Amino acid sequence: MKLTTKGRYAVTAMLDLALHDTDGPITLADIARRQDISLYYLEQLFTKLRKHGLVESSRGPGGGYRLAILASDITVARVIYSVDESIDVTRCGGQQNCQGELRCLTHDLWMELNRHVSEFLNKITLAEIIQRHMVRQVSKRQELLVSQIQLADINLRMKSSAP
Amino acid sequence: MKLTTKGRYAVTAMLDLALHDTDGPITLADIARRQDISLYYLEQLFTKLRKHGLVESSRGPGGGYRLAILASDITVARVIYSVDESIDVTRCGGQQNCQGELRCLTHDLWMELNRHVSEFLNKITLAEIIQRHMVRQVSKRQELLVSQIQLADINLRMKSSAP
DNA sequence: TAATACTTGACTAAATTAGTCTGTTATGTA
DNA sequence: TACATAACAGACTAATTTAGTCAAGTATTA
Ligand code: FES
Ligand code: FES
Repeated sequence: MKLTTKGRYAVTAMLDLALHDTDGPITLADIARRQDISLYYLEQLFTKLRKHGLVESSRGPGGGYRLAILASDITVARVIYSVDESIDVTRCGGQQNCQGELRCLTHDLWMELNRHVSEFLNKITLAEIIQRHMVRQVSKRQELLVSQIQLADINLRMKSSAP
Repeated sequence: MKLTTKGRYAVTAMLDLALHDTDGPITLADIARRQDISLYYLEQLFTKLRKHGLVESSRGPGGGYRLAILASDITVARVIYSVDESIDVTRCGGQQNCQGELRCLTHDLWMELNRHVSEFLNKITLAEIIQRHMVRQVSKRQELLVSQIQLADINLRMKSSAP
């Protein structure tokens, strides 16, 4: 399985979006702040997520992204797949051609592992994660943190613009 | 999970060794031929496998590697771990410090996936793979192929050394 | 002694990944 | 209309990782 930062960021960002979906369109800048991901990098990811129909966008002031479908219909596997990551662990990508044109000794083993992983990632949705895990607590903390930073930021500006 | 060629080669090579273990010490050159892996690369891997007690070596002519423990005691996870690959899919490596010093939104999700993968890889042993899968057929084919190549090789030498 | 085969550790090239940057287009608000 | 906002597009770079190579050794057997 090729689970890299890209795929993990995508899932993280989608979870953030799902958590704040009721607040109207969410800007990437917000997600970047809360989840500590580069804005530029998020832009790349969301282009792909949009093209795969997971989110929809609106431009201009007040714009941002929203989920295009229900959080309960978005599986983690789908998110990862949308940003071009594969959850395949075989070397051959299912082609059975590791060795010349033939399958290697371990092909069946990795295929079986594939089944296990896929079963898990295809089943679990954003909605479930939000319910099941301690995500809410983490999210709460992030919001607090961000507003503290914003406050500190304002203080800083007031100081620097003072005398 | 960081499952790269290194880990896959290690498992492939160990399976090859397990399959031929009754034939006395097996040279890396043999494994390299059969599994189409660079000899130099195998040397790196087997140094690690030896240090982790999975294989034992004997030098000199007639030397080679043998399994140090029963094939039924060698899990795939252990092989992968021995060559420094981790089967951890979290970004933090279990440290819960993705975000500053705190856990990110997805930590629990990846931990749960870890459990699934580990459960599978810690349970399955080389002995089981050999029994369960079609490995025997593949192995048979490889032996045939190698002996054909060796025959071709001999023919070639006879021709070139002839007139 | 000569050939074999493991041992050690440094080195390199290629590929991938993560991240950055420049500029453009659309849209709401003053 | 002007302006600020925020998505959109795509090229570019730096850093890291991976895969693979190599040279020089040591131990063992025939
Ligand atoms: S993993 Fe599919 S042939 Fe090797
Ligand atoms: S994956 Fe563990 S804190 Fe992010």
